[in-house]
Amino acid sequence: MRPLYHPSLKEITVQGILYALSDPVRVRIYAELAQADCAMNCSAFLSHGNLKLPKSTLSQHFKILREAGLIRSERKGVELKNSTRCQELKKKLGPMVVGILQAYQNEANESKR
Amino acid sequence: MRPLYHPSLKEITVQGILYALSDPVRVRIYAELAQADCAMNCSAFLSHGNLKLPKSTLSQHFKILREAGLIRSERKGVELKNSTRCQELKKKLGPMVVGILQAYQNEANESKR
DNA sequence: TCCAGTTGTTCAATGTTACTGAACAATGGA
DNA sequence: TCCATTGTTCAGTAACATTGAACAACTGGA
Repeated sequence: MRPLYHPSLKEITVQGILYALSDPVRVRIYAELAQADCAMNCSAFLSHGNLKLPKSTLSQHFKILREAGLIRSERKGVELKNSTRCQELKKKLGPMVVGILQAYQNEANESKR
Repeated sequence: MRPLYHPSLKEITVQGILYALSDPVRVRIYAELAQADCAMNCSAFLSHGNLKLPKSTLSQHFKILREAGLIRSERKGVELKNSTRCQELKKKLGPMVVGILQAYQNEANESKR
């Protein structure tokens, strides 16, 4: 199996991040990872909420998030533990990513009321 | 000719904004509009920088930016005057859009050095 | 050690979306 | 009125995303 590619900070681009977050499924995954207090498997999203996607699709989405530099994935046995690279990105990109997350969460809260 | 549709603040979504900015051409247009001190025509981007796109393509990109709520377009005679809705968006979405613009401009400056 | 179960990836076929040239609409000035 | 200019629409094509099926990698138990 191919090794997991993670771009270095220098290789991460604003454009790449925006593209990765342009898909509803991916922002949602990213937002959940950002809120979680520990790393999460890909399969945690398999039958999660109203998200019902085949695992091949999920695998692609995780790959795109990873290769954009948004998340870090580590193999632990047969599973993949995913977590955000929020701290690193803050250094490189400033408040952009946090701003997106806040706006996204805020919108989700608004719609609940 | 169909009237220009501009979403109200309530209709604007984080997802819509992210999608609109996920294309390199569109972020670039948006960033230039944000820096400009007056409204700009669509055709200002026709043979601008290393951007060489047919006008039908540009027209689509402006439509997507407009219908996501990022820009406002007003017909002035035969031309379209485009400007950002940055102030409005700040109220609704907080620092997200400004954060994106800053990261984008910052990256452009870094690469010049 | 072998097997079954679990997790994630790859691939190719199909479905969806974007790009573009050509024709068109709308406006203004000569 | 006629022409030049600006932007839009449309339909054909190209590029990209989704997905089921087959596969790979690892684990634990018999």
